[in-house]
Amino acid sequence: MATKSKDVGQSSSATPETMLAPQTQTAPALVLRARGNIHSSIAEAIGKSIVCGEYKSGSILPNEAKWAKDFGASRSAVREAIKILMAKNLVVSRPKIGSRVEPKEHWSLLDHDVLSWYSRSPDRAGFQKSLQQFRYVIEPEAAALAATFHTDEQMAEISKSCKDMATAPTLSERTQADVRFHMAILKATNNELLVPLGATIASALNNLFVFITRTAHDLHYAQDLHNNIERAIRLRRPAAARTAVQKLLANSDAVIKKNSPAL
Amino acid sequence: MATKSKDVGQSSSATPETMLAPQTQTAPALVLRARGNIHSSIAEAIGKSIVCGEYKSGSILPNEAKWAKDFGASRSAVREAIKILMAKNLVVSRPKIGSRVEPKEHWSLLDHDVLSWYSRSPDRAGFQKSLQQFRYVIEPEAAALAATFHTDEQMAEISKSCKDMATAPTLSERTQADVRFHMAILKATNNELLVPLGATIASALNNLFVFITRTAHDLHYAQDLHNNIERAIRLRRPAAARTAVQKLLANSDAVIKKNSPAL
DNA sequence: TCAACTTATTTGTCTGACAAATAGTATAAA
DNA sequence: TTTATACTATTTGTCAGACAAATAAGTTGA
Repeated sequence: MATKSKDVGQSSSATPETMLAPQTQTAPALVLRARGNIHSSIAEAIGKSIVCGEYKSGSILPNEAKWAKDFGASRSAVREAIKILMAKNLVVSRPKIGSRVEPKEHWSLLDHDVLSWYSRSPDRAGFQKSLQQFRYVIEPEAAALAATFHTDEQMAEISKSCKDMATAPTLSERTQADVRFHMAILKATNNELLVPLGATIASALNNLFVFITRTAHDLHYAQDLHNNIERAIRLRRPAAARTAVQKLLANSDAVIKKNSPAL
Repeated sequence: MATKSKDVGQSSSATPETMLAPQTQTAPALVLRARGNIHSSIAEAIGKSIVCGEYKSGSILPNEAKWAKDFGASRSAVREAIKILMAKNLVVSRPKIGSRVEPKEHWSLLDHDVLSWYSRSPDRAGFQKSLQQFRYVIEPEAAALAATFHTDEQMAEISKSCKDMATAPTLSERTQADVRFHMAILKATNNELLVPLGATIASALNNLFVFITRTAHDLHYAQDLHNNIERAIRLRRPAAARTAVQKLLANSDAVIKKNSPAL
């Protein structure tokens, strides 16, 4: 009884690579990312195709049975996937109707998954613009709050990530420290509603870094701007912190414009 | 064959009110809100108990079979409910471990459902404070953006809801117009990432109105403040719009403090 | 013309089974 | 005694098939 391995009935599932024999007639039409659970993969696949505009708002998705056939999965797996999409307000389901794509303004765009799917959307440029504008709304005021409310521990994290930026040996490490810096400021606001926006800001930054190649001079100047923010927060000067962040953002804009004038 | 009504096997489900006969031994320990689907109700029940701190971050929830027994539902229903909670980053599930409650900073607090559950949490006061602070971050800058980018149609909606506030016959209708006014401003930013924050702001406002009883004098002054915002946006004066919103928020703070000095 | 009924389709729910992952325990080896 | 290995038990993950409930659309009757 070492290995039970009944191995019957369960259809032997996918074995994604070695799909040599087309079995009966159920050759999966859509292939899933092997990583993770099946329902997660299905949710990602459907979610991406929705936010990328493959299914228009208000239109009806294929029914669960169709998805199940296409993915070579069970209806249960598809249903759990769709429940995930419902939770993120991408679709609503009703009996006899099916699952309808919600209007874009209902989507939980600030959700980490939705945002990452959306960032692969056709209109990357517009998305990037919205993200940068979003930073202008959030970050200056967040820095001001951080200057007022930060704890010693939170300040230490801000200072450390700022110093890590300056001393990072590789560009990749510098980038990571940069993200940590901005997240640390958000956390230092001690406002539980602002912290979740960190995921959005982080996404914005990561998208940014893809676009940008900086010169040594750029990097040095950007570091100065970061140092100014760190100092203003440390000295508990909200107005100065706000202004310093605005300067950094303006610099980001300038660098973006220089690197991709199309925007 | 008019009505099939096999009526066997399916356990005849809940019949929530008239649960007279304890059947066999499966008397549901937890009663669900009758409204809506079973999985939604379960998600709400579990979600609420998580955000209200009944299950601490990092702890393991009862397993699916236990929930199913407690709710008198099937494991499928429980699983779909938990998928919803996973999508909102309240829990993560792994085989053999179970579903673990995520740390609070992972929660999608800006999600409409999570926010509404959370607003019933024990620390209402702190939550209210965070919300009001959040408005200080978002709304002034949003108004400035709206002043710059609004379309005629969007401006019409802002003006209409502002006028509706002034002429509303009942307090309830005034409140609704008030919410519409702030949502309209967010929409008029034409920033797709700011619009989802509307749900959060709306929740803040609704929580606010519960706390507050206004005098006629208060209402009149508040109306003036709203009119100022409307005018600044209409005349495309971003700085004036920003300042006008800040004044309104300061007034909100004052009224809150007057009505419940405990805060 | 319009209302009531019927039908077909789709999601919602239940049941029961097996697969996969893995923490904890027991066992064997060094 | 300590460490590595194998086993076991538990829990989520997935599958299959059935029936319930809701309802859009078509059909019939007044």
